[in-house]
Amino acid sequence: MKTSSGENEFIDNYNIHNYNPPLTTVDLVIFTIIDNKLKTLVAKRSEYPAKSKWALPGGIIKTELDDNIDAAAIRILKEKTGVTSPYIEQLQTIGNKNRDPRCWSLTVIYFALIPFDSITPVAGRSVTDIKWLEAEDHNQQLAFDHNLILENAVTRLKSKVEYTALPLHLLPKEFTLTEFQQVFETILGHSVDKSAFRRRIREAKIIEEVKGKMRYGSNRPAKLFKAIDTDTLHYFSRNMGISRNM
Amino acid sequence: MKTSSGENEFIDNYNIHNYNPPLTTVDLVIFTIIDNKLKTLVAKRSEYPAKSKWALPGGIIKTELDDNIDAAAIRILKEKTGVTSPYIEQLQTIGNKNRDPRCWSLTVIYFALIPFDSITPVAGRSVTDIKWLEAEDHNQQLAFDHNLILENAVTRLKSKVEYTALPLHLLPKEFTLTEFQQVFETILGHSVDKSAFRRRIREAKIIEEVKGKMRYGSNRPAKLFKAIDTDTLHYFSRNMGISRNM
DNA sequence: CACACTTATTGTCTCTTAGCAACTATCTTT
DNA sequence: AAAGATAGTTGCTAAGAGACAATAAGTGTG
Repeated sequence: MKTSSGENEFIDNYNIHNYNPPLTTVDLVIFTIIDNKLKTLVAKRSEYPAKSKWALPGGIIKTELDDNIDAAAIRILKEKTGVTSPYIEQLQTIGNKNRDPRCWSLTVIYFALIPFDSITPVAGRSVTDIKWLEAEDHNQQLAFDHNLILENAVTRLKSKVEYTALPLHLLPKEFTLTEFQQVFETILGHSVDKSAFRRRIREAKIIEEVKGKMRYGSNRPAKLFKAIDTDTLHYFSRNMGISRNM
Repeated sequence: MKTSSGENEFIDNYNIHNYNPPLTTVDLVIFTIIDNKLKTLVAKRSEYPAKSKWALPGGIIKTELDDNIDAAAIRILKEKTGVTSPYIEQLQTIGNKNRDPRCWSLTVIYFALIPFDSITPVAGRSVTDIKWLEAEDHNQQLAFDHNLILENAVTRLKSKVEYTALPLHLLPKEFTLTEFQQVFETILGHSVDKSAFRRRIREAKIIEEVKGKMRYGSNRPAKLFKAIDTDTLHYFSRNMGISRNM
């Protein structure tokens, strides 16, 4: 960035501690699907505040360590759970003076989607235990305002699954069409018509057959598919329909 | 929030300045429509860094002053432009070590929609001048990464106008159906079929007639409408169609 | 080999609505 | 009173896709 001489002087004299900055953290809502149920990862806190309470995995942004917020989110995810390279997306940022007993606290919230085959999270730094929580289970009391955050995340996920191919990121590299459809059904909470679903997916051109490989069982084998492009999210022009077959 | 005695001790000993927090700011992308063109507000900076450059209106979050981020956004909007109580929505949060020459900087970006009749923004604190910039004008060099932010905001706006009733917030309290339609057309960049548009709006039940009032001109007077509920955003189940009448 | 089971495809009916066009209505202007 | 302009309505067609049903195909099991 080009800077004038007056600007350089200004910058040299600048000191962040002349301000009263908020505590800036990143929190993660990590989704996966286990046994056809939407689950989210929570960690038991080993340190104050809210010690020994369950909370969404999160941590403080370390300006010496993290080049940017996305990197911070990925670092924290790995530190606390061991999970690497998931799909992450920024959800929202919450900041107010009440949410943390220490001080004015700002948190950037991400939601992450993890394929249900690659799940081996382990409790990491400042976490005594982790577990998968039923995402729509409202009995579990989470620390801070994390119940609210989780609720928002579930709402956003559901709404986005109505008109995008987001569930691709909850699937393993190779999957069957039935599995693909089931992820939609699990998240949306209602069944989806098979033929309409397949037409929709076929015309979106987002997956391709894995030639020569099949999923075998005590029935007709299923073709395996894989995503063509995991970087760009596909948007449908209509919402997903509802079928009464459930 | 209930706190144990060990927790209280921990909180008392906590000091934000033991960390190296990022600079936390709020930036605003303020949209309106003038002469059937999408415009965004930019302010000329009166202070370093990027002094005398055009930038999106923004400011530092003041933890002594702002109860939460939304409040900070509204405060800053008012301070810099005089505009009050618009529609605001969080867009995204950007944070990295390069975007500001001073230090690691994090900014929460909002976009605001302002009715085209209530525009009387005035240059406020730390701003020498303000102007309306054509939102899709790529010639203007803005400070920091604000060109990128503006681009993101325009993309998000366009995409959301495809399937929501967002343009309501760009209209004055009372408006005609033709005006409503024109806002869609301006933002989307293509014309929309009149009858299809009206059917869509009618069935969404989001506006109601203002009885007894009309907009007069040198032609048949137009009925005036007003929004029924400005708090909840209406989502259509399909994207807006394209008409060739333009 | 019949059976159970699931995958995969095909067909049909219907509903929605975009897209187009034509028409009517009601004001001002000339 | 006619012309011009925009507002507002109506009707038709075709495309798209949801919803449902039926059937074929391919595996392991008893």
